[in-house]
Formats: sequence, structure tokens, C-alpha cells
Amino acid sequence: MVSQTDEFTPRQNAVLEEALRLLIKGGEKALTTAGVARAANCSKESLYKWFGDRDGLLAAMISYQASKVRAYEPAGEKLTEEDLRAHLTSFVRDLLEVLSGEVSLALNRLAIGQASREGGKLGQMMLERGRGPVGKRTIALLEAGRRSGLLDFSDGNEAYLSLYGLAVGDLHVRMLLGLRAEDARKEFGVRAEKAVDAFLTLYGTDRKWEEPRIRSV
Amino acid sequence: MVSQTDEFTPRQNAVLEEALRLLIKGGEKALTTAGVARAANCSKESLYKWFGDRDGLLAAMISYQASKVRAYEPAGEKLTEEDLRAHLTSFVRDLLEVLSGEVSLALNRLAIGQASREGGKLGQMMLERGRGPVGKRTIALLEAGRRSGLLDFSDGNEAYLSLYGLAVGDLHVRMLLGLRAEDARKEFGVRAEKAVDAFLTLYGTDRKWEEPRIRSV
DNA sequence: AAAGAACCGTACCGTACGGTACTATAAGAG
DNA sequence: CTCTTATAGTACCGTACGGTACGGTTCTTT
Repeated sequence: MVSQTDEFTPRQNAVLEEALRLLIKGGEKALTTAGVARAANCSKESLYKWFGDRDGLLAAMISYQASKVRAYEPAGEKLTEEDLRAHLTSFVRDLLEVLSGEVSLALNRLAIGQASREGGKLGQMMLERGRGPVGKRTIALLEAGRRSGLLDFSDGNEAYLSLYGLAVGDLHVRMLLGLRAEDARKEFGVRAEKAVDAFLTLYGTDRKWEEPRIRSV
Repeated sequence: MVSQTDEFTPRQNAVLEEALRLLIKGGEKALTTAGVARAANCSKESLYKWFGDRDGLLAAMISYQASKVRAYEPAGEKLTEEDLRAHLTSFVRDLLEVLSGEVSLALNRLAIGQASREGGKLGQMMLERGRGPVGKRTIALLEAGRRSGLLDFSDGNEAYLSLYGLAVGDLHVRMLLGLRAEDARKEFGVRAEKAVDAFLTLYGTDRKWEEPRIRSV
């Protein structure tokens, strides 16, 4: 696998950055080769030389964006319950923040719009380089919690899906469909805490907050 | 509001049906006015007469599909716990079935792909005519459960989001990105029951299955 | 039966976009 | 200084698509 940092030259990164700006601003329709070349002050010929064709450019944009996401490692030490709760809450907060970000929304819209076509190569990339690693790391965190005796589950993936679902609900799809992200973003703080509370109620071994936590506002 | 059944003439419905087939088969790219006219044995001129322009056709497709979805009313009687559980399970099963359906996926992809453009009119339609009514009816069901003393929550929308999230997780987005729906569809039965179990653990007033239900299997 | 509307099929037009070719310029290598 | 390489800018080509116009056919209405 390529070392991520220098998958593209700095000049190419700058071009991809500009392409992302165009995509965010005007959607796929605005992402014409001529438009990218003009916005990035490069020639169309260079675009085709670097990325092959338009699809290659789209793929490169996803690749480039994925390479920017930082992976914070859960540091698999012994976890206290407060550690776990804090990690989970911060994961959910980050998740909501990322999913509601302009770049993520634009790229997801792009990949989803192309999913019916050409075997959905872009969609596969989004799954492999987006959801894949994130899910894997989070499941690792959950399993660390289980090893520390704080969580109880048999299927890590299922537990992860529950956490994700409690946190996101149908917000992601609604934002993809055009729900103003600002309107959704306000509640993220409380949403994160409530989701983690609910998750711990379902999968936690500690039962002391059983009654009140979930249904008080 | 139009009476839904005869928003379009039978001929127009047939054309829209054919357009949906095209969309499912080849995505938005395949949905050309000439292609629809050819597939439906109608003239382009008729298309423009009936639907105004291409965007009007897309909107009509969403409208038409929405009019086909039947609303099964929760019949707001007194609910037993078994009733509630059965209703919830069948809701979740239906939800997963619909979300994984070809037509739903194709229309969502279409609307999402256009969301950045033109104020996202299609996305708004999907939200208003898809998620809107479904959420409303389900919240009504939840509130019936609360009135019958089976559920306890303060915010119906939040409770609905939890149920939705536990049921769907990130499956919808993954399918939109190209995950084979058949692969996902196998687990729907168990998923539905587990989601309802978890939901009742969180929001139910009956505590007798507290321990084993959620984490077995 | 005659008149009119609706509609199919096709031909047509303008445009916009993906992709290619060519020229010019600037930088580095020898 | 010259040759090579890389790239910007522009011009160009073919195609495909949205939208319109028109002739011919079928169906409805009177």
C-alpha cells in the first residue's frame, strides 16, 4: 500500500483541494475538467496526465481526502469506566462532526450518485477508506472495554452498529438529502452523551444508572 | 393536497414506471429523455408536455412512487405488550425491506446526487414524502405505547430516532454506496427482533427481560 | 362521417462536456 | 548555451443530451 502522505505531489494535492472546493460548491455538475483546470490554474492536459480521466480524478479526490483523516489510536491500556465513556463520547462527537462536514457530505453525495454506474467503484472506495477503518478502530475500542470488564457483547460489529445507530439515527441520510447541517449540528453535544448513555445501558456491565439516565432530558 | 391516486393519468403512470425501471437499471445517467421515451413508447414531446422538463420528470417519479406506499394505520386502541412488540417488529422489518428495495435505493441515490444543486428540490421531496409520514406514524405508535403504560419517553422524535438507529445503523448509507442489498437482507429478521429488544430495554416500562435478551446470540 | 385533440416517431438544433493536440513558457541538466 | 522536461493555455473534435418542431396516426367527440 502506498504511504499515503506522498500518493500525490504537492501540486497535485493543491489541484485536488481546488476540485473539492468546486465539488462542495456546486455538486458533481460543477466538477467539469475545464472547470477544475481553470480553478486550479492548471491545464486539462495535466489533469489527464495525472489522473487518467475524469473518473480517475474523482477517485483521487476520495483518496486524497481519506489520507487527511487522522487516526487516533485507542491506546489499548486498561480502561476505567470514565475512560471508556469519555472515549465513546468523543468518538460519537467526532463521528457526527465528520458526517456533517461539507467535504464528507459532498464526497458521499458524489459516490452515492455514481453507485448505480460502473460497479460503483467510488462507493467501494468510500466504504473501504471511510467506514472501514473507522469501524475497525471503534470495534477495537469496544473490545478493549470488554477486556476491561466494562462491556459485554458477543458480536463487536453488532455492538458497533448499535452505537452508530444510536448516535446517528437517520441524520446522515437526511443531511445527504439536503437537511441544513447547521440545524442538525446544534444538538450534537447532547446527542453524543445520550447515545453513549443508551449504549452503556444496553452493553455495559455496570448497572448503577439503570433507571434515570436515558429518559431524563 | 392532491388525492394521490390520480395525480397522473394511467398512461403517465406507465411512463413513470418505465422511467423507474431505467433509473434502477442504469442510474441517473441512463435516465435521458430520449431513453425514457423509447422505453415507454411515447414521444419526447409528450414527456415535456406532461412533466415540463427533465427535473419535472424526476419529481414526478418521486411523487408517483410515494403515492404507491400504503400507510397502515396503527389503529390507536389499547395496546398489550405483545401488540406493541409485534407492531414495532413489523415496522422495523418493513423499514428494512423498503430501504433495501431497488426503487428506494435508486430514488434516494438520485435525490442525493442532486442535493447540492438547485436547492435540492428532489431531496426535500424525499424528506417530505418519505421520511416525514413514516416518522410521524411511527411516533404515533410510540405514543400509543406510552399512553398504554408500556413505554416511557419524553421526546417522541428522539425515541423514534433511537429505534430507527438501532434497526438501521449505517446499513442504509452502505447500501446507497453500493453494498449488495442481498447480502444485507439476510439478517433482517434477526436484526428487527434485536433492535426491538434493545429499544424496549431502553424505553420500555417492563423490566422482566432485563438481563439476557440483548446480548445473547 | 367530419373535426379536433392527443400522441407517436423522427428529425433537428444548440450547447456543453470529455478528451486530444498543439504552442508557448519556464526551469533544470549537461 | 542548448536540450529536455513539465506544464499552462488555448483551440479543436466528436458526441450525447435537453429541448423543440413537424408530419402522420389513432382516438374521441359531435
